Amino acid sequence: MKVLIADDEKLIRDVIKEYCLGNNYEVLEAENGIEAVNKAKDADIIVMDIMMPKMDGLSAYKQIKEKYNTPTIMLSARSEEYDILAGFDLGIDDYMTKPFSPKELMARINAVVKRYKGEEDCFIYKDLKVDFLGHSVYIKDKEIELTPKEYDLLVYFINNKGIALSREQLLNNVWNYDYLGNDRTIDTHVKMLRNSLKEYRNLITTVRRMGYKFEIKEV
Amino acid sequence: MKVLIADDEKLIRDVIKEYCLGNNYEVLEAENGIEAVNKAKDADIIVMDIMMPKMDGLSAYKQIKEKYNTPTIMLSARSEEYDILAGFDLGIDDYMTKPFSPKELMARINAVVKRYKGEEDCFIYKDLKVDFLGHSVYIKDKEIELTPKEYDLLVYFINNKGIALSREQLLNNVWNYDYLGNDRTIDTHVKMLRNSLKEYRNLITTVRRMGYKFEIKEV
DNA sequence: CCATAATTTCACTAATTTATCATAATTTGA
DNA sequence: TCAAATTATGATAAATTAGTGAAATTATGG
Repeated sequence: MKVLIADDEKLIRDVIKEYCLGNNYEVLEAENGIEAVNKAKDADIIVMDIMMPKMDGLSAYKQIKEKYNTPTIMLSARSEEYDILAGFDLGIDDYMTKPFSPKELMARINAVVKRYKGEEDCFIYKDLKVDFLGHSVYIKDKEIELTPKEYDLLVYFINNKGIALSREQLLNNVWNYDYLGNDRTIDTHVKMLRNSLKEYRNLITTVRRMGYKFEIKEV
Repeated sequence: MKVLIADDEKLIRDVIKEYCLGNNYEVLEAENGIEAVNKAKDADIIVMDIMMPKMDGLSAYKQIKEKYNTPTIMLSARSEEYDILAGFDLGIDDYMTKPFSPKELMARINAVVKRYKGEEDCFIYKDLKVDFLGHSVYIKDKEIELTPKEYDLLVYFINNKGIALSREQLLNNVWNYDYLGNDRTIDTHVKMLRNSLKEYRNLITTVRRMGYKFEIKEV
């Protein structure tokens, strides 16, 4: 999980950064709105001050929202309440007034992240439905029985759709990361998963000399 | 469902209103305590600021509570903590300090509404009936004797139907949080619960490598 | 304090899942 | 087109996991 911290004051950035790193978030930084917009696409969540040079936070937020819909927590000085409220109309997830307690900010970041992660209860593509809560997979409303590994593999593919995944990457992430497996093992599991996915088997494409990719092909 | 929004600041009302409308609530507005009391009888739930002119929120709340017992969420500035605590004694359902996140407010409104909307006293599926008030379970109107753990487990399953529950989750929630149990313990209890549920035993499905799931299968 | 019920543990079995390997099929590029 | 490289597949052995009965332990009510 990557947090983009956008604030013109280095001190503030450093404090938040410290806490974020302590909570196992990766950190990106921006010191103005333009930088924030540029870095937003790599972020999973954004913490952004409203008052920034070059481009203010709300304008930056609007642009980011349109492009990436990244969840965002805004920071503001107490006096800027009007801005805050205007911001909420746009769909800001939360905000805090400065000075704030970094602990509370972390709590809110965690809450927002959780909310966003939890919102995606399932993945749906045409007749294929993967219910992450129920750990079940359906095709045309009929449940498909997957083995645990098949399911884990499918979920990993879905969470990384469009990305070519090397066998090593798959082994590290779907298997225990210190697992020393054979490359053919993955082939076998991909085979089984494809068979289970039936008519959706070609959502998983082979990337020769590399690995596999889960891809939704626009028709 | 109608929400009465009582706050003297139009801006705040507008923001909340926006969100409520987006969540399919109808909206009534009041800008002071007296107005709030007058409009309360048409409201299903009230969101009210403590600090308001003419009549403050807590006084308004007391009057409304006596007459209509409408569920209420109070808003307050951070500094008014004492008021908040006094308010809870009166039976307030929830409160939020300003500045607050409208999304969170919506979540709380939804929660309160759900709680009031005739909390489900029992769970019924075909001939299976679980009476939460009486802590009893029936199949075809004949009472089934469950041990306390079996009952707790069943209730937890029902409250999380459709969700795959890990053994750890079950241990943490059905047993004491710090209970360090054996995986076979859960299996054994599931076994006993299944036996007790007789023809409904397969409402509990095994989620391999993970745990169990209570699921109503559409036929 | 005892008798009974409830809960937990444990060892074993049954069932399922996973890994490996040999071989077939496919792709690539010279 | 063919050889080399790579991936797909099927069969099977190995490993893992859940189900179960019985024994041991713990709680409960009289």
